Amino acid sequence: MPPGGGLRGPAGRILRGPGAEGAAPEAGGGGGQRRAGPGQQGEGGQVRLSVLLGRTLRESPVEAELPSHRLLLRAGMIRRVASGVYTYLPLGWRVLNRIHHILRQEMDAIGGQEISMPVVQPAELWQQTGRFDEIGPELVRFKDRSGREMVLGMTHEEVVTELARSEIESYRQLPLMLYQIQTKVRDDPRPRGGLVRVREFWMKDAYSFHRTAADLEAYYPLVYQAYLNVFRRVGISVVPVESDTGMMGGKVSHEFMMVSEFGEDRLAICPCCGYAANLEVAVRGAERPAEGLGPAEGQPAGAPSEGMQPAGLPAPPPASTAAGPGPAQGEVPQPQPVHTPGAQTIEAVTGLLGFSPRQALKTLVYLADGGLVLVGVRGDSEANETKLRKVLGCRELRLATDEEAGAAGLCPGYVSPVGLRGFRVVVDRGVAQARDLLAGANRPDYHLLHVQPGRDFEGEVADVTLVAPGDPCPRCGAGLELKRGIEAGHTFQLGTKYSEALGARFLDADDRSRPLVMGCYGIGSGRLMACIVEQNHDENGIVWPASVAPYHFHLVGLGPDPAVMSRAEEVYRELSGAGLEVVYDDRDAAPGVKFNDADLLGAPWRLTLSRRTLEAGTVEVKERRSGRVEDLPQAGLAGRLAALLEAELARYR
RNA sequence: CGGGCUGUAGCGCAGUUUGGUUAGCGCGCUUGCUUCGGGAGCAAGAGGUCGGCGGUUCAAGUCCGCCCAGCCCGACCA
Repeated sequence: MPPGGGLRGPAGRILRGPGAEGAAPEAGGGGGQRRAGPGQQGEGGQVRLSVLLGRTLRESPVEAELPSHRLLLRAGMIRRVASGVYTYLPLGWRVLNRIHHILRQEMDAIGGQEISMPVVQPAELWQQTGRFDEIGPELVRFKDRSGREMVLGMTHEEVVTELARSEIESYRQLPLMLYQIQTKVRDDPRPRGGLVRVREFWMKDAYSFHRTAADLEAYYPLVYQAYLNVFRRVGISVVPVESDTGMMGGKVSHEFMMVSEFGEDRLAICPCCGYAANLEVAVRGAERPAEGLGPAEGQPAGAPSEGMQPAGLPAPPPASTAAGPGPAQGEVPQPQPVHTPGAQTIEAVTGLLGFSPRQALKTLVYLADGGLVLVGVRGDSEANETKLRKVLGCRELRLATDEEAGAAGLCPGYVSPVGLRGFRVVVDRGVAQARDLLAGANRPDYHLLHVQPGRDFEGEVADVTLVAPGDPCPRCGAGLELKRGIEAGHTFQLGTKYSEALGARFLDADDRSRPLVMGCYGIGSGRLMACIVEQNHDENGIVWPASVAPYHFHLVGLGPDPAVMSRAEEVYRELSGAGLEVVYDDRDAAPGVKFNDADLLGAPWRLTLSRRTLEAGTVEVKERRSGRVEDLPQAGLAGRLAALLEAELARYR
């Protein structure tokens, strides 16, 4: 833009350059370059709604289901470009930058140094760590013009470790914390939920390097706390949970989950002691001995109801079983076949015989990397495939079809490990500890009574059960609750997986070369923006926490009265000149339209100028979150608002 | 990748079952006038390869085939 010149706006309006109004140019807030806003929170700046790109929508597009998705679209903060690919419009981009600003502050506070690594990376690095082959089509691969294999970074362990390999030589350089904020690409099979799950996304990722595992463990809580700080400062509450390490590898890992009915992850949470874990890794506490697999309460196994007992059924379990199991209860009788025609499910067979599902052995037939595996869990439980995958050490895992099981000589619906040879068998801990079970007989229409794990079959014992609501907490024994959550952040103690694979070693004080011990830590900032909206909205729109609001004040001039509008104009310049961030609705629109848009856009305060306030020499100030309204004198307004803002921002520091 | 659903104007939808003039409605958009404290009124307008390709037919938004895209559930996945 030529100095002092003008740029013709969309409505034929002349957009004046810097200096014409306040310190920053219009409509851009300084292009995101200014860092000296109030409270050092962002870029400062101001904008007229009449020129702002990003029309508000009265109706939301059908594809939007989540409140955050709907509101971000309706407010003109984001627009979809392709499935799981979004453009951030000016308001959304400002919010994202606010989030990034907070992330930078918190990362800097724990010694982080910001860098920027490329999205385009040589496949060679990924081949060296093995992830090029391990990871499926989610990793975008392509060849450059000379035929060299490349990938698009879905995360940056390889690149950062390569950097560490070349830059870190001595233990004197440790510990080191590096972080970056940029986009990642994952060709997700199923993007959804607007910004919650996308294929190209903004992320703050950080990597720490240490001399020893103990050093990493000592540093880890700092990051953990920094993460809690971030979530508090952007205005959402999260629960840290123990989690699976997935494709990252490593040992210790925590996810920071925002509880939400729209969450994709399931969590086990103890309401008493605070135990919280992703269902993928959640464990249930030990059963009290009295809770062995005895008869169901109020339904003695020895006395199935008359109507349910098929003709010709062998004698029901003897009284010794019904009396209640336990080590001191004597011998479990030898297995005894029982005719159970058509009863191919736990529900059917236990119903038929009058047992509780808890008394049955559920044997699942899995296909693990092509080989059949029998997995025994309690009849009232589900298998946890994440745990199972780990126990088996396999990559691909799925239930075998009836055809596949049948082809291997198994009898679908009546399978159990009893009397079978040549199959790998995994038995859940809960089953191994049980006694006197009902199990499949491995022939059609028959089950076995009095099956005793350890005596009648054997297998690798491991925890492979999916925790269910009400299961005992592993720490305190109280009943666990199940909730859904959106993963807002994830921290890992990686160890030496990447440094060893890439030869990132340092010379220790004892003159020996050792691999760097690493941690990695991510927060999806775009997803975080969605999370903030999920937890901060009402039926009228977004309610931005002041710490991340695109603008702090939403000024409405109720036209068309020229006196009111020129007063509004005056206030706009005054506040802008004072360095306050204000979006000014200068459009020629009905009051209802302006108010509704103000609610939708979600600035913490709405300022209204009208005939009434004109006569009184005041400005109406409405707090978005509470709806509280107050008239402030126009004289000294900027100072009062600055104080209001400062007090509010203090809550997020 | 499996199951279900949907593609008609920027957004939300009707029309497709039973083929038949020039494809409609609401919101939004443009122009003018009026209105002005919670999504205003009147008038005049602009805007469409009916997702794409092929087929059937005198005639296809409508029937048939193939393909593409999007959403939901599952699988997978930070």
